[in-house]
This record gives sequence, C-alpha cells and structure tokens, in this order.
Amino acid sequence: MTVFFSKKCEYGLQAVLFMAARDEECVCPAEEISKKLNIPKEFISKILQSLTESGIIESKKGKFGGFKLAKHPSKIKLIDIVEAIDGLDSFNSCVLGFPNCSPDKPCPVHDQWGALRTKAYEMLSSETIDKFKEKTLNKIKI
Amino acid sequence: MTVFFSKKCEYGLQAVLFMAARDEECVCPAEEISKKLNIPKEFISKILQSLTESGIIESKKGKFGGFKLAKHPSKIKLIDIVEAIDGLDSFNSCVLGFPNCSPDKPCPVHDQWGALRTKAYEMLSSETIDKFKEKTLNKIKI
DNA sequence: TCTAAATCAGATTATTTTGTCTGATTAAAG
DNA sequence: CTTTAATCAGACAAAATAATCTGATTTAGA
Repeated sequence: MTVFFSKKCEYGLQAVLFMAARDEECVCPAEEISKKLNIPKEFISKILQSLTESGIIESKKGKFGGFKLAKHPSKIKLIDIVEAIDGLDSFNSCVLGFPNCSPDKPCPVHDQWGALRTKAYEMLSSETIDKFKEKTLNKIKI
Repeated sequence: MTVFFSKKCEYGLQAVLFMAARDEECVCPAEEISKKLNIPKEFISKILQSLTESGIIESKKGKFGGFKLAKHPSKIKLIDIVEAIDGLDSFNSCVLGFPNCSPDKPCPVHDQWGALRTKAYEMLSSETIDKFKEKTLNKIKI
C-alpha cells in the first residue's frame, strides 16, 4: 500500500507537534490529544508511553497528570520521533527488498533511490519541531 | 516500520526487472522467478497474475507456459508497476496522516515533504526499465 | 488421447499492525 | 482517608498484509 510512516509514527509525530504548539509547561492528558487529533485514546496512550521511554516526552501520573515535552522544542528533531517509533532501518535497507544491497552490489535503483532517501533523512534531521509551531496551529485548533 | 513499497510491490518490481534482463521473447515460469528471487512461489504467482491484468506482462498457459513482458522494456516505467500493485494514493495523501492536507491547509511538513515526494515520483516515472538491465544482471544471476 | 507442466482461482492460514478492553497504580484535593 | 482523574500495563480483538494449500484449467508433445 506504499506508505512512508506507520500509523503509529504518524500519530506520534502529530502528537509531539501538537504538544510543541502549546504552552510548554502545560501537561496534556492523553484524552485531550486523542480528541483533538482524532486518534483512539488507548492507542495514542501506548504511543505516548513509548515516546516517554525514549525521553522525548515525559509523563506526570495521577490527577491533573498528562504528557509534556521533555526538552525544549528546539532540541527535538522529527527524526528523533521517527527513530523512537519506527526505527531507522528503512534508511539503510534496500527499497526493492534485495538482500545485501550496497554500493558494491547495488540494486537496480540503488543510486537514484539512495539520493532521495538521503534528502528525506536530511530534512527530517535538520528541522527541529519549534519551526513547525505556527503551521501546526493552523492545522489543529488548540 | 517505515517502508516505502509493500512487500508485494517490492517483489513485483524485482520480478519485472528480472524479466526485462532476460531475452525478451522467452517466457518465464513463476517457479523460476520464485527460485531466482527467493520469493514464495504461490505469492509471486498472485502478483504476476495482477500484473498480467494490468497489461504490464502477459501469461502463456499450459506446458512451457510462463510470463513475459507485454511491451518493450523501454515502454515500461517503474511507476507503472508501483501503480498496478500499490496504487498512487501515497503520492497524494498526507505523510503525517492529517485529513485535508493541501496547499490551503498544509500540514506542518507539507512543503518539505511534497518536494521530496515529487522528486520520487519523477524518478519512478522518468526511468524505463530497459535502463536497468545491466544493473539487474549484476545483482541477479540468470 | 493421454500425460506432464504450467497458469488460474479461491479458500485457508500466519503474521503484523492497528485498535480495544480491563484493571492496577499514582497523585491531587476535599 | 476517600474520591476522582489521570497514567501504566498487559491481555485481547480486529483488520490488513503476507504466505500457503488445494484443485481446476490449459496446452505442448509423445
């Protein structure tokens, strides 16, 4: 079905961008994220849990608990979120599924695809999420 | 898991490149493709069937039957195979999974991602598979 | 005409991904 | 100390994708 990020990763990216667009210190219950972004509550909870383990966000338990960014938005890159959820394998493995695809033994589209993938990686790792605050606010009503 | 093409699509691309690298007129039984490319026979058969329906390859039934390209390799583009198997939705839908992502209502990474995706599309639709013959031969022993 | 070797077709199974349910734990506030 | 509202945790269910099995049909050649 040709997808780039898994659903989990899409939701994780959405959620972190959402949190970055709000007041930094304010904790955000999973339920609120679920409603604002139309993601099943239990599912986003699981994703937020794993992002907590990765140190990208942190959780506050109990009443008035929730999630918030663990670092300043200018310290969080998109690729950090992708890595935490989907991993970086796809940036290293062959797009056609051939084994041992490498510069020595390139698959037919090795060079062309490699260049594109590198660009994608660079984009995801150059941009920090504070840059997206405005655009996120345009897209999601907080 | 961050993947670009589905397994089906990867296998379909591999198979078509394989056929293009052989003598054009020679029909290729599914079993041979399965063995050379290490793809489960019944699975690649199904994929080849759907590529036959799409008119990219054609099948010859019965003894000494098999599959071969329906057109000259210079007339088949990578994107044709992707379209036949995975469809082109991913080139039009939001990479972050936001609904109604468009230039009017762009998602946070709309511009950056759009540019990359366009490049990917251009690559897949500019290159015809005859260009890959040599590289395929290097990768797969026929 | 018969047999072997292939595609074709549909049902079934397995695995992965996505999503749901239930209950325990934690912490704030009356 | 009790209630309430949240995370945490693990089992469970559903859906999508990947793979397998079985048998029918087709066709070349003896």
